[in-house]
Amino acid sequence: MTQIQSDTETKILDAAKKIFIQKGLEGARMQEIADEAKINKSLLHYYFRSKERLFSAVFKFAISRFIPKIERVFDSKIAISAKIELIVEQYISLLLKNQFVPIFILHEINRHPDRLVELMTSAGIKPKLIVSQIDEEIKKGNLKPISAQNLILNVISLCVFPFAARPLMQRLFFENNRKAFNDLMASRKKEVSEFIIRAIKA
Amino acid sequence: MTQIQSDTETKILDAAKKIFIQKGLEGARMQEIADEAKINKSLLHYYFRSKERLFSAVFKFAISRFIPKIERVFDSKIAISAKIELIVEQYISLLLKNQFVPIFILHEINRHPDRLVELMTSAGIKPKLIVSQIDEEIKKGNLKPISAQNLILNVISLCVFPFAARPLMQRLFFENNRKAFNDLMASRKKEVSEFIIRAIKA
DNA sequence: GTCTATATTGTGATAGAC
DNA sequence: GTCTATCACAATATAGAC
Repeated sequence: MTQIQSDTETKILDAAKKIFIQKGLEGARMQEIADEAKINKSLLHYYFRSKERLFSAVFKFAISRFIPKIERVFDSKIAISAKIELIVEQYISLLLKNQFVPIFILHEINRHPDRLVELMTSAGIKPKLIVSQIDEEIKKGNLKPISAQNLILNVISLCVFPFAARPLMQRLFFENNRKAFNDLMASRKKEVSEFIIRAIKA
Repeated sequence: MTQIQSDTETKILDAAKKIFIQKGLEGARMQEIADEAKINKSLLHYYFRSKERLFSAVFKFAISRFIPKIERVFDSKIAISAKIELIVEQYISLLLKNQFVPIFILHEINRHPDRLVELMTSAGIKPKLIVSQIDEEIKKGNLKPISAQNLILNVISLCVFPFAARPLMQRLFFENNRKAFNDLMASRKKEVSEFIIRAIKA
């Protein structure tokens, strides 16, 4: 049984993900992460040197998992409406399993926007490809004229925002019943695609 | 010239709004707020007793300014499409002037959802009124069948999310040019209304 | 009401035994 | 590699003079 990472390192990373993603960089305590990993506090420094570096590992993990998703779908050759359907379905499914990640990323990119620069260039994201693809479809008359940036923003907004605002929405609509909220999110996979398609089809 | 609040108290509150809204409860430093207000650190405690209480004042201000906006429009008697147009226009205008507030509120309601309970009940928000109003319009055949919760979520998502994700979007689309991003947001007032109307009109 | 000085606690980080 | 003990400093909060 070869092990790529030491068991302890994995335990630390898992614990750090849980705590940092829920509480943010400043809100998290090293002691809390150690407790969650059921190891000693000083081991955190042995493996990751500093809080900053441990956080950085968690942030990279979260970003890598959520940002590139859209690119891959847009590289395929299917029709634009099918692409949107796919993106919405995949994204909401992913979010249902990682409910705290959106607000974590949003908060951290607002606090430390500089962290994004290196990550995005190294990830090789090229939004201009998507933009030109949408413009193409409009020219062909398959889509209502809409700025590509607005359309992309709309798709992401409709998928991500409800999870970022979950505590509020869950209370507004469902007396804080989590299952009811999740059911609504599941129903959104279909509803959001249809909503968007109706809005953009020529 | 009668003064409702002492000049110092106002200065502190203004400084606290600026710092807390940008950095969050844990990210903000009392010293920083004092510097911003150009007063001594201990005066913060003299006027507000603790960091927690000072933060609470800022949070209440932010919530009261952003949450009730929707209610008032829905109380009026105009057609649903006009209502949506009004809400979108007002909300995006408000957000353009308060760009840091969305992520501040979203982060804090995730960190401390309990803070919301008292605030929402005291604000007297009744989402069920809006829900029944939308259901009514669907029954009359003016709207495509859509769950009212999903429609409300869509409207709020399309308005608020871009501001919460501003650092990312500004870099993705505009090489970090703030004015270009703000111009896109201004254009969204019209584009988002039209997008929604096309998606829901029967 | 406003300041300086200080108390008190919390927290990231390190030293050193095993 | 893992632990205990401890350091160093940052940050909230308070005491007390003016």
